[in-house]
Amino acid sequence: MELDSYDIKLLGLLQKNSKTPQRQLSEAVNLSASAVNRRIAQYEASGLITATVAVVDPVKAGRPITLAVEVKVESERLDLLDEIKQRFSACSQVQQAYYITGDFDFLLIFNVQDMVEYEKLTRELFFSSSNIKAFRTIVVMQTLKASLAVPLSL
Amino acid sequence: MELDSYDIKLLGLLQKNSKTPQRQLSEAVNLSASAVNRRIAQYEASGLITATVAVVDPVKAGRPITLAVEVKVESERLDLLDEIKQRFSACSQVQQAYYITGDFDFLLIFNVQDMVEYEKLTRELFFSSSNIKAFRTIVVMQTLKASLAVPLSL
DNA sequence: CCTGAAAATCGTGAGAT
DNA sequence: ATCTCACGATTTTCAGG
Repeated sequence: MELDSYDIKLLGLLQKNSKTPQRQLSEAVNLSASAVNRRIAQYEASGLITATVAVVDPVKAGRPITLAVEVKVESERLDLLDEIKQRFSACSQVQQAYYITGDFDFLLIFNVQDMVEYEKLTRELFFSSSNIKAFRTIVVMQTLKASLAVPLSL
Repeated sequence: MELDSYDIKLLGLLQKNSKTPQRQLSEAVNLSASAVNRRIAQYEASGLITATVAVVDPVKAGRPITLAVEVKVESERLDLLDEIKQRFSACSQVQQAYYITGDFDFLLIFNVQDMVEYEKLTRELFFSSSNIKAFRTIVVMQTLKASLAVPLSL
């Protein structure tokens, strides 16, 4: 999967605004509209572009609280780890879940309406499992930047 | 900005796949295509939907390394904080930047090609500023989930 | 692989309920 | 607020280079 300079420009534009008309994209990169169309179709077919989604403002949607949570497990037995990964991934309030190195084993990013909702979640996700040794909640005071954009160049 | 059950369903669908034709959305929520069109236009005009973007697979794009970094500042003077916030936000390798409570002041999520790139970034972002007291790098071994979807219900 | 034009699909706005 | 219908724009396909 080699990316040429057209791909890099197109993916950059699509990561900013995927609603840009292909005709306009074609002007921006000096290609025909159908060439742009073919390339985009291929990004999607190959899984390079995994999805195209609307980004919703959490505050305007009435869910203003973001939390980062570090989680430490008791046992690293593979089957137990998999069960926990599954649980974290399946939780809709978990926006991001990372399996990490260091003192803790997981880093989770939550979006919730209020701390009451978070308190309920901690019970479901952490206390109901005997395999969670500890977790540390970090309150986000301000989100400076939130994107999934992969920086591409050259 | 009150969301009714149509809004919640539509936003849920759009956060999963914004390329879904409005005609198909209209069938899913039992509304006409033009009603769907009008609602979507309003989400965008009001800023509820801030953008619609293509999500790129970092691994397939040749940038497989994700890092979480906790940063502690020396001084919390407002002008110095603002300068740092600006710097973090402007960095294209920083996917997410949170100003947080706790021992550290910032939590950053990086995407890089390799550790060489990250090492360069630490110099530019952390060592070149006299106001960074410490930072701790957490290597992500596995990304279980990565989205910006805001969970909506009721 | 590209271009350019034709064909199919989609988004959009007007008018009516 | 909503729907239907018609128009214009966009996406998609296909022939030819």
